[in-house]
Amino acid sequence: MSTSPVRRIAHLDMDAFFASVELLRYPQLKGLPVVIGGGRRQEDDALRQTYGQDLSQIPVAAFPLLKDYVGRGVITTATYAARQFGVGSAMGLMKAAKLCPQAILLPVDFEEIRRYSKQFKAIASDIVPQMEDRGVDEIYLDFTDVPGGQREGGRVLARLIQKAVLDATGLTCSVGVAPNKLVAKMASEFNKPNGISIVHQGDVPAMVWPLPCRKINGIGPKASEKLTGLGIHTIGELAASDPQWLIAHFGKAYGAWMYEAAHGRDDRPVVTESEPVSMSRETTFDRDLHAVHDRAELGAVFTRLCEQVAADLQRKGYVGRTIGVKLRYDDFKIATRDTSLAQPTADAARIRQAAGQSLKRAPLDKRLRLLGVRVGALSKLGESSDKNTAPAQSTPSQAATFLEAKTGWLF
DNA sequence: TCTGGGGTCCTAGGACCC
DNA sequence: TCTGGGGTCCTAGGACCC
Repeated sequence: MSTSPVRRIAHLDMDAFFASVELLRYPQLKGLPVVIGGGRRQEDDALRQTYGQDLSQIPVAAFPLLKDYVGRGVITTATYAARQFGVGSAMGLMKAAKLCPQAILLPVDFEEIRRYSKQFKAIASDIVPQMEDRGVDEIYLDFTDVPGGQREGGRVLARLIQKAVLDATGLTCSVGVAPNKLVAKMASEFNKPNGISIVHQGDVPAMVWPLPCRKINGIGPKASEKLTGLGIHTIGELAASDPQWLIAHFGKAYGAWMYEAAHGRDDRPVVTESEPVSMSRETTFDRDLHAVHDRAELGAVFTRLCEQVAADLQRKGYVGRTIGVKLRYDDFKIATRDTSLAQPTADAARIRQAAGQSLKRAPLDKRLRLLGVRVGALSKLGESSDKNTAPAQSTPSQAATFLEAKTGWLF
């Protein structure tokens, strides 16, 4: 039996990424409460037009404030100065405005974000080729086989990467290094911002067990609330509980996983390549729409979403067989319906047709807050996976049928 | 005046086939 | 006539993550 070396896995997390990218453009806002979120607004465009190239000359007083915002939307990122006031990611902008009205509000500039995202990943993977992409501002790196990757538990390499990223982008990041992804992910939060945290397996009781269960990546609001109800608050309490008891409450797979996670055990590899499973576009309306009353508007949005997702597929070279719709009602409940096609497609009209079939089967009597279109069961264009199975012509549900006469335009 | 947009994975029931 | 399975695909919902 060969003994495998101890793994050293790093999790790198960009600090307040969206906000930090904006601060590069507007250094005059450094240290101030700034919030990124909401849609594109005319004020933002107007401001940039007025000052042209010299964005750093815009006086602080000229920036739009959170308190003047009207409409829907959430915070994508808040600067650390803004977080002092209790605002943070995923919080509704209207609620945030009450906590920190004087915060400056900037829209998300996706193009710029993608540019910096590619840049920091290129730099990191140049140093550590085993990189797993975990979204726009996070990566895992496998230090195990990198020369010097074990020195000081990974601290030397982590420092090197931090410096390379900062030199190239002007942005800081935090890094956690641990025996596995699960613990590395938690560790990257220990020293934010611009920090490094090294955790060995033996450190788990002291460094991880005092934390609330919610800090485990994979235990969300539902599971942590249920755990609280069962008297389990910390990861240490979770680790000390009976695994059979956990399985009884959370099911075989999830219960057993929770127990392992609480002990800091995780053997998932760092995955350097993956194929997308689905692509989607969705939009939340400025006001809730009704299938009958707002049919023209809804129909136009529906077609546009299909065109956008078709364009995404074509640009990336994918086709898909499962066409789905997603509806969020005014009560925030979600319904999804999907339709499988005989042949995969990336064609807007075919997607629109199949999405219409799907939409027919969803309840349309309540007001809609959101509409989405998704294409799944993807394959790369030209590499048809030869799954020549495909029946599935849908029939409208009883509930939807009576509305059909009035909403036929949608399909 | 709460609560975006883009994803992944899991579960569970029914259809259908062997 | 009745009794069993297993395997795969499809659909819907839900938890979770960034």
